[in-house]
Amino acid sequence: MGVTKSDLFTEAQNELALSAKALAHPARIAIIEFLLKSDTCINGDLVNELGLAQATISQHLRELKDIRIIQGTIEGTSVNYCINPRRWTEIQQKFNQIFNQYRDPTSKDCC
Amino acid sequence: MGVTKSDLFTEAQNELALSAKALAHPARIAIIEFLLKSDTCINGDLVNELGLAQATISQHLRELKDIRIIQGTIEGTSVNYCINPRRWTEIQQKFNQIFNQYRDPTSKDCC
DNA sequence: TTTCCATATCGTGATATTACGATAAATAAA
DNA sequence: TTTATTTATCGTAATATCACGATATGGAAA
Repeated sequence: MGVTKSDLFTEAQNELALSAKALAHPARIAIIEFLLKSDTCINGDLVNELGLAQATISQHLRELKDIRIIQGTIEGTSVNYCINPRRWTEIQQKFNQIFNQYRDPTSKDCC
Repeated sequence: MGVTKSDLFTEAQNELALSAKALAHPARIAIIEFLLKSDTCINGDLVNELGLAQATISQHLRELKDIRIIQGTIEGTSVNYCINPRRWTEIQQKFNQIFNQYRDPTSKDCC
């Protein structure tokens, strides 16, 4: 075992879980935040900004790229990464869907 | 290695990553959604609803309990679980903070 | 061409996660 | 007391994640 039983769950549940997994590491949060305020960046920028090895940053970038949160274009010898705006909005909406099912901020603890 | 270097990141980044990690499994998404529509439930309800073993459900419940998304009260021989409303709102706000840094829905791909 | 530079990928070790059977603990019912 | 019922925890196997050094790739500069 040790493998998630995706077939037991809905498409929406699996997709939200995968989106959450992409955000489930502080380095990837930091990369996204860096991109949100800088528009673009390259691997080397992130190696300086965060204290992780180049190979590790590259691995995190690939995870974000795999789920299409970021995209990159080759610029000479380096790669320019940026947020994929549509995908970012799409993922935000997935999260909002579950968060907005709870709407009463004044409700007390229920159990 | 194999352990996240939390000391490289801000408190907010680490907390958001931990919140995302709690949502990074479809079974836990399913449990939360079940609770959002039913208010409360017991482990046994979830064993019927999802197709996972009782021990597995219990393990997922504990992860959600550890991060305080849910709370439980003993009710005779069973345990009543429910969403922790304040914590749920708090986590929603953590996600909104990063999502709301990107506001232009009409912007085109940047790279 | 040769030498840099930036990035991706490979290989690997350490650790974490997922899943479940078996068992323990604690209350309810017979 | 004995027997169910319900949940938590333990132990464990399979797999995934995290981090990094080493290496490969591909373009730029000398």
